[in-house]
Amino acid sequence: MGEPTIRDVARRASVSVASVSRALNGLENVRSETRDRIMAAVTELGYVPNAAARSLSLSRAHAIGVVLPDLHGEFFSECVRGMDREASRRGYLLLLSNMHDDSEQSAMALRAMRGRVDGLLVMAPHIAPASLERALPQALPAVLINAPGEVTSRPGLRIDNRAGVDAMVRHLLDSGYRNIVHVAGPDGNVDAQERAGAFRDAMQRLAPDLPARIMAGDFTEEGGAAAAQEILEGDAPIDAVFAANDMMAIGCLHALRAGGKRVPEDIGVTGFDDVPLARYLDLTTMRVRIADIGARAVARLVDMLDGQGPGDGTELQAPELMARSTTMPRAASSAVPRA
Amino acid sequence: MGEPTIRDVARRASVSVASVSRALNGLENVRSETRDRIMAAVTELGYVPNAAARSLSLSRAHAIGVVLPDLHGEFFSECVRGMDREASRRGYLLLLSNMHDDSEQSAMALRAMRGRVDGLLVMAPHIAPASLERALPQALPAVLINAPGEVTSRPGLRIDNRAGVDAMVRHLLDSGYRNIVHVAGPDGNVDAQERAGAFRDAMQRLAPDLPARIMAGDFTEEGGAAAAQEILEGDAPIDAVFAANDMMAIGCLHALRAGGKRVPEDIGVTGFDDVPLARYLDLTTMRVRIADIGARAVARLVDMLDGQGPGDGTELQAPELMARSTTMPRAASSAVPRA
DNA sequence: TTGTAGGCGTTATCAT
DNA sequence: ATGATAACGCCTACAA
Repeated sequence: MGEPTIRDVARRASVSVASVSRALNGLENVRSETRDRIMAAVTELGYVPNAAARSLSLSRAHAIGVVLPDLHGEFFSECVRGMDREASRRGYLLLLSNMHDDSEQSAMALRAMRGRVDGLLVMAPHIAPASLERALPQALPAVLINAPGEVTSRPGLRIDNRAGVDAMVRHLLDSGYRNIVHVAGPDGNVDAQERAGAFRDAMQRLAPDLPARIMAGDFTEEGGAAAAQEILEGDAPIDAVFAANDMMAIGCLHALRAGGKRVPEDIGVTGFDDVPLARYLDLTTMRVRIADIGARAVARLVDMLDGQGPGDGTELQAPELMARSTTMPRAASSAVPRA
Repeated sequence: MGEPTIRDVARRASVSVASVSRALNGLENVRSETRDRIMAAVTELGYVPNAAARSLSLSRAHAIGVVLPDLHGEFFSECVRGMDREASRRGYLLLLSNMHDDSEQSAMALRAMRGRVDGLLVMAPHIAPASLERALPQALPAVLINAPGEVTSRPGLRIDNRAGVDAMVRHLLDSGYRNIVHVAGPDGNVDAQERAGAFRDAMQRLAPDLPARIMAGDFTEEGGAAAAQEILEGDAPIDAVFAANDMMAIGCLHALRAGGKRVPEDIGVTGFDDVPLARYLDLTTMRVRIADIGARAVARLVDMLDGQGPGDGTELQAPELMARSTTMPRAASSAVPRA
């Protein structure tokens, strides 16, 4: 004899399984005396409904599948944390699965979710939209997180890199910096590309007369240090470095100081992301509330499942400027032209 | 019409559902010609087996429930990361759920997992063993992670705080420090208690003639700074601070340096955990491989589920000494008595 | 208000 | 090798 079933409860309470089901699901049409007998039987037997049977019958699992890439760092942990918060608030469970580079295995992972989840949250920054579209069961509602490109027909959630870069460029100009260089992230990365493109545009728009230099980088601390070295040895009169992420900014910061530069007086340094280390080092950067993105993704998905929200379109999450000590405090009266 | 079922496949391939099931599960007793027809039908229809129906029939879900506390920081993210790695390797899915302080809701969360998971991984550093034992469905195999006390009848996994503290005390003594103070963590925390107790014991055993001072702390950077302040203003000749975690060690480090002390010459500083910031600041500490604990927990649970491992007892995960620049390099010839 | 019975999609046990 | 069919545990018309 395994776990007690609804039948055992019915027998014990001398009622039919239908009544037990009704009582358990809080339907009104059960005499309160009957309900009491049933509840007593439930606790006596330690009965717990079987979720598999339930989802089979209802074709509703009250669970959300989360598909993440293989290498999950800070970003994914944070994101899942936000999802978890919102999901448990809404009474949903989270089912985790990671998407390997191997598209064969990815398909497997997605299959394994069929029947256990009502919808999907997909974090796939490096999967091509087309192959993603192909792998996703089209019957399953899904929200895409930080997916490259807008081409997909699914609702999505993204960091508003453009707005973030804009705010940072504005801050640098307002603080009096004039010769700004952007250290970009790796080519393959969507965020890196967006940030670099947005930098060029922002400079063009906010300070068309100033040069908008862009150097190559790789999102690593060493990459940032290398860029700094190049700046130190070069003859361009750089007075601010805007790195595409915090780790590069930190590498930069150290290398510049080691090279005898005063930060922020001689040269300003800024990053993007606001990782814990950035706050610790008092680095000026753009804070990205990743957990909020995760929470919002769950919220949108659940709304779709409940038939409430329209759910279409890509929603942008605006980063927030954290002006700290690696840039000069904003001058009271600025000569910078506003857009 | 919803998703295609096994019946649709059977119809399309002009065979019975039994044959389809057999073919899909790789049983041998299917003519290869029949199998081909079935597989063709499967791809044509885009059929994917329904996991709920499958678990109902097999009473096996191929999923593992992960129960975490509400406030999950670095520790939990890391742990889940390790679980995820091992689970996907073994063909299991991870079902996340968090255990609120409210024991009512916790019970609910556990109930919701009935039927969808084959076993449980429970991270509950602050739940009393007794109430934990009561909340867990006794029919469900479970592995406890960092649970307080050995009293439970469940197999468990813990950080070997005792071995870690031992190694650190040995390192400090070997490095020539003689007046060591331990800054403890908060009272409620199991790891904090173990570390403090182990410190007392280690000093008693390795250097019975030296004082084994313990100060109160709270695992925060500010707490560490406060302890440092007390040391700076006190008259005890402290030459080493062994904080119960890295954040306190870091707070200490800054406060001591701000107070004019040279580290490691005047005073040594060490932590516990090896958080990313510790490596960054070159802090001597004990590395705890949290992800490995998570992975190992999955491995043990799956072994239990497959009826392989005995699974009993609490397994300890030994931390690793990371000797860095906040302690003096170990003297070639040491006068410290070995145990 | 309560009970009977069919169905949800699979697997497994029988026959054939 | 293949096909019927009874579970698995639950929900829900439909009847009473």
